[in-house]
Amino acid sequence: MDLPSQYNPKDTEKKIYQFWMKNGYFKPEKNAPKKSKGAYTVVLPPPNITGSLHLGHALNVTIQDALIRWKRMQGYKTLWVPGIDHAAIAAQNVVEKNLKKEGISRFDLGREKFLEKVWEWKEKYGDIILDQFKQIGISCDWSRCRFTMDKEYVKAVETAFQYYYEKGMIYRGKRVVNWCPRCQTSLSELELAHQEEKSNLWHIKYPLAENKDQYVTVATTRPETMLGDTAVAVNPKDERYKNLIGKKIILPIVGREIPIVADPMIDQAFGTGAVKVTPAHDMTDVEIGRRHNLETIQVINEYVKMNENTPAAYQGLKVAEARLKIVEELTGLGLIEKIEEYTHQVPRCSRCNALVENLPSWQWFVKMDELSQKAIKAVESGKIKFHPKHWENLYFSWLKNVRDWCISRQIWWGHRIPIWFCQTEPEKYFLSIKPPKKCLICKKCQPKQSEDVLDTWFSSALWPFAVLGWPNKKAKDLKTFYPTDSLTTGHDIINLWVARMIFSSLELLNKIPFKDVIINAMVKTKDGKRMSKSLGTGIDPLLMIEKYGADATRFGLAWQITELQDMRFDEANIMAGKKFANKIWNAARFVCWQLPDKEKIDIKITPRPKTETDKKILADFKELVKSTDKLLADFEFGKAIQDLYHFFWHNFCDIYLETAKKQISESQDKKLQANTRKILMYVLTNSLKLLHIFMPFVTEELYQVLPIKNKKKALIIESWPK
RNA sequence: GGGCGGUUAGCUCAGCUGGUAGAGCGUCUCAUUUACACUGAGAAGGCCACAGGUUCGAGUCCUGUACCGCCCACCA
Repeated sequence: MDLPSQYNPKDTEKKIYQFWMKNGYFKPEKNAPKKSKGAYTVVLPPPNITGSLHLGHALNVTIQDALIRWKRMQGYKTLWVPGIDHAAIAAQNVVEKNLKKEGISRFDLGREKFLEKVWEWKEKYGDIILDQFKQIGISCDWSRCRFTMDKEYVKAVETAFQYYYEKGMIYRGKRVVNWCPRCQTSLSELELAHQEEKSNLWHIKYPLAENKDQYVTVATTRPETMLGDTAVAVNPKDERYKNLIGKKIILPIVGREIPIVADPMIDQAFGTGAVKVTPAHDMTDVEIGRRHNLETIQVINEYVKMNENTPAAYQGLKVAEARLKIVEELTGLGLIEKIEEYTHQVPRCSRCNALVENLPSWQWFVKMDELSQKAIKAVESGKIKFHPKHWENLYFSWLKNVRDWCISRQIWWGHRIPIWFCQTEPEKYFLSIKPPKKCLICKKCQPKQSEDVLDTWFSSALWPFAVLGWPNKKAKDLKTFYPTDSLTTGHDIINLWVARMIFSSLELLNKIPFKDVIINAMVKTKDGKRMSKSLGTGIDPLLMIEKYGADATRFGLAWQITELQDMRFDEANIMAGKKFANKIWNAARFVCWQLPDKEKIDIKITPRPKTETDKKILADFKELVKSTDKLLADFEFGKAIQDLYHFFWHNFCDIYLETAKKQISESQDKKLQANTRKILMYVLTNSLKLLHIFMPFVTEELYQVLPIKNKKKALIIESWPK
């Protein structure tokens, strides 16, 4: 046959991908031998509907595809389930931003109309990112593609909610939560991004009730919250304040009498050692308040303005304005002792970067004590392993100190909480998955459903089993493919997502969701900067595919995989991948030329070596198969592809091919000639199998044209060499 | 404040249980148009962040320091 002297990825990739799809090789029903070795399952971490492809995705799916293709060729019944996440807050924000351009807010539209807009957006953009994944060549079973808000998935979410609710693990409570004033919703602590901010530490004198000339000086970064102070706390061991404990203070401006309490949580060394306690607006103060039965006075509302519990002059002021006014007023009263410059971390919304406020609010929570214990045990016992192992530290440290999970969000896009409130007795409520015909409390009123939706991670926590058919216990996929085998993801969502999948599965199915968690490195720029669109430092993998081909892109990424936390992306590796694809192409072209017309060679039979060089290459290849299997089993993808590269380029091309030329053209020995051809074909074709998992397109294309005896229809379903 | 990564050739990175440093890319020299110039052969290039310690011997183990990065945290 006539192959051009250069491999052309563009022509090949589309054609080959369609060929695989058409033949259903990505489906487990069609890709396994009759006697399969069992199932091997992976679920794709579902990208957001707001997302566009970045190099992190490309790296992530390259790993998963290598594993899936390896297992598939080994004779496992492989399933890789793709899908998309509805990404509640993130998606809602994007649509809101678009509306804003037209000068419309979501409140102008109303809930139903707004949701229609989000659905429109989802229909339009939801599949784009998955189409991009296809260009990388990943072998997901697209017929099983799922969305976290499709009908069956909603059922899984409702079932999980009902389960927790009926077991008493979900409760409603007025708690101090992280509140994003921009998104107008509560956030979990994992959805915060702390940012350093230069501010001041104000030292404020609080006069004693019994003698107004005596003061206790408190140090605070948030003077405006003093309007909600209900105590001053000091450390019980603090000699400076010992005799003041139990005495009263008159809160300046407000005039309220508040106690001085002793709490071991107070650090004597910080500030003045005396702390104002605002149980409504500070997470620490909540604890202190609880221990000392302090009143909670909310002074900031959800629009971060001072509310009706503050003096008239403050009501309606924004927090920042109130701060200035308070400091001014205190200065006038001579109550500011000093102002220190102070740099500290302030919480911001990880979605919109707005300053997050702590305020009391009615929310729904999942009790975490039992769940976290289960999740901890599963990893401690080794049933679930992280790779690299050190990431287990991060997992444990979160779970061991975890707070109850706030699962309600005050947004519209998401799974609405299936709780209905009685209108006669508005404090009472009941669970109902379907709209109830009548109120189960008073039997008379038309109950109203909770306005809240669930945290997006509540639904993605169910991902590995929900996509396989849970809660339908008879679901065939669930039986065949669950628990899944490996999960590949980034370290940024170990607790947001991985931990929650683990305890959800343990609680709801009494099974682990996967055995191995592969944490891939964060892809950074060559200078070690974060890749981001807004900074202009992002690199679009599609551009790499356009320039060098999908195989080259995968090669370049896989080449750089190590156990490091970050990886500095170097385009040179992708260029090397392109060269390598071409090298493979030409090696195959050369081998074809050596073969007489119409001769097909059986590659299943290992040829016998006749020369030292023959012996060496066959032994090296055998060793390569063995070590590649070991490396893949240990998830050492970078080393695996580097070894394959080295073998193919140097051992096979530089040495064996050159020797083979002599053994064929310079020798008169017909048997030697024929045997050399066999070895050429044997090593070449079997190398293509090994390389296929990283570079699927070029290897498949060549497999299709090589003269192989008893050839299968495709390399993707060929058997892995032994 | 705590924890976790990292610091090895110009660049991106390997170096497992300790024995005088490796790969890819880049650079230089030569070869060749005979599978591939997206080629072949070869070469140069590193007091392995720093300071101590253990050892016959340390990039590799221990202690500490510095710098870079990430994460967690109730110093208000």
